[in-house]
Amino acid sequence: LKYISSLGEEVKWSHYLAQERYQEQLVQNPTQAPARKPRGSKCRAPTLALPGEELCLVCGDKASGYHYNALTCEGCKGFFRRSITRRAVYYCKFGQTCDIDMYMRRKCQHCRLEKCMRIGMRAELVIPEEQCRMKREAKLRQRSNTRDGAELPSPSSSDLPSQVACDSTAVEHDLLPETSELISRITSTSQQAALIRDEAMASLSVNSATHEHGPIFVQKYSFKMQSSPCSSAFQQLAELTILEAQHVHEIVRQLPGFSRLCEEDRRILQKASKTEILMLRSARKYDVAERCLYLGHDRYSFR
DNA sequence: TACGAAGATATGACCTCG
DNA sequence: CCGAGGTCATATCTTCGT
Repeated sequence: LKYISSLGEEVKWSHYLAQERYQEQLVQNPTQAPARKPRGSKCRAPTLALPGEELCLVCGDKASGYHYNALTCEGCKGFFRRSITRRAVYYCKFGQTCDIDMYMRRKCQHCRLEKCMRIGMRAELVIPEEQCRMKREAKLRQRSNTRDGAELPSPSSSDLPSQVACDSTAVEHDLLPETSELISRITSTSQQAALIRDEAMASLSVNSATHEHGPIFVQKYSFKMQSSPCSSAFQQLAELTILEAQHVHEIVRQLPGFSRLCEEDRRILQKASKTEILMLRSARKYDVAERCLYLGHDRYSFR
């Protein structure tokens, strides 16, 4: 026994056996037939339409209802949804003239999708993946809330990268004790050095505030080299940068294990990393919205 | 070239939900 | 009850080693 496809291919009847067995069982003993059709038994012999039974307009299988504006089976519904959500682009190997039936629907995705469109399935009725994701998350949150009353992070926070979204206490739970201790030592070193630096920066700002071209002037003028008043602004900026560099030097010097290195290695490490560290620190102190750099108590605008 | 194993991907029947 | 998306067992395809 064999089924001849629309391409004239002979299709082995064994492909259809799983479904056939199910149909037989259904006919012989409707009460004890399996509750479900065999899953994945996708190669089925074309079923004759029972009187009054509606057929899929794409492949002729038994329709399960209107999906995306057209009468289709579950297979074509799922295929259309997947194709749209994935923005799939298919290629036809047979000259784009495939006659889509229950066999050919699996053989040519391109013509199947074409036919879906032709019979009126509408891509705009497929809910975008992003919207589905948000709905899914909202549902999960709702379930979680009803279960233990605890509130999950808002969708906006869950969208953030994990390293930003996680608070430090949550992260610490996964750390080894020695790692936690190392982090706390580095943090306290940085904080102590920051106190000294802030005092130095504050005094620099106070001193320069009495100067003709103090911090207020710096804020007012653009960050350009040509005007002479800016030279004092640059002088102040340079002094602040030196303070930052000293701050970095102080932190690095006090890092656990750093003192155990030989003088030459310490010097190389300091020299090689200082520029990158200063760049990173500057990036942290730059306010994108205000387009200005915060150093000490001062604000440097870039226009 | 043929074959089989393993992994990746597609399918579709059934489910839940609004 | 209808029609969305979700789930997951199964089919099919692809890759790789022999």
